[in-house]
Amino acid sequence: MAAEKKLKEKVEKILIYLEEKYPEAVCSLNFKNPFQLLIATILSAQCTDKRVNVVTKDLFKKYPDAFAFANADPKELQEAIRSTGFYRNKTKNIISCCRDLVKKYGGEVPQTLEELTSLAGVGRKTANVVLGDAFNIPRIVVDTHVKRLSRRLGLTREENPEKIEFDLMKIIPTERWTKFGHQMIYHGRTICKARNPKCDSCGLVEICEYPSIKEE
DNA sequence: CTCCCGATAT
DNA sequence: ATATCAGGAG
Repeated sequence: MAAEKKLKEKVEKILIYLEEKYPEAVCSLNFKNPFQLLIATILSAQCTDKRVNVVTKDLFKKYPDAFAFANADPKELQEAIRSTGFYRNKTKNIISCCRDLVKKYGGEVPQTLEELTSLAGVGRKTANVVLGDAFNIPRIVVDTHVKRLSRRLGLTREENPEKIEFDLMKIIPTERWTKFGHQMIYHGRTICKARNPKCDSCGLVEICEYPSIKEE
C-alpha cells in the first residue's frame, strides 16, 4: 500500500533525525534503583521532572525504601512532596503502593505491566517508564509529549494514550521503543513545545502535519 | 467526564 | 491571567 510505504519512510526519517539530534537521550528523572524510579514517576504526574528531582533528593534520604514509605506519617510525606502538586493524592497513593509492595512483593518492584498497574497511583504510563528504564524491557511511554508529537507528526490519529502506544509499536522497531520515547520527550520539551512550537528550528517540518492540521 | 494542585513560562 | 508540566482514580 502506498500510504503504508509513505508512513514507513516518514518513520525512518524521524528515527534518524532523533538519533542525530538526541543521541544521548535518557530518562531525566534521577534514580538509583527501580523503587526510586517508581516513586519519582508517580510524583511526576502533571509536574516537571526537574521539580521532581529537587524533591526526591531529600525524599530518598528520609525514605530509602518501600518499608520506610509504608510507615510514613502522611502529614510529613505531604509536606515533603507538596511542591510537585496533587500532593494529597500522591501521598495516599505512595503509602498504599508501598504497603502493597511490602505485603505482596517483599518490598521489591514487580516487573510486569499487570502487577505494576495494580499498585495505587501507577497507571500505564508510569508502569512503562519503570519497565523500560529500570528493567530494560522495551516499552513505548506515551506521556503528554509523546502523544502531542505523535499526533502532530501524523504517526497516529488516536487520542487515547494506550491506542497511541499500539499504533507506535506497529511502526517503531522494538529495540528503539524506550529510547524513542526519551528522544520524543527531549524534542517536545525543547522544540515541539505544546505552546509556540519552534517549527523554524525543527528538522522535521517538511514531514510534519502540524502546520496544516494545527491539532484539529 | 471531573477532580486532584503547586510551580513555571508566556 | 492562563496554559502547561514525563497522569491516575473515581
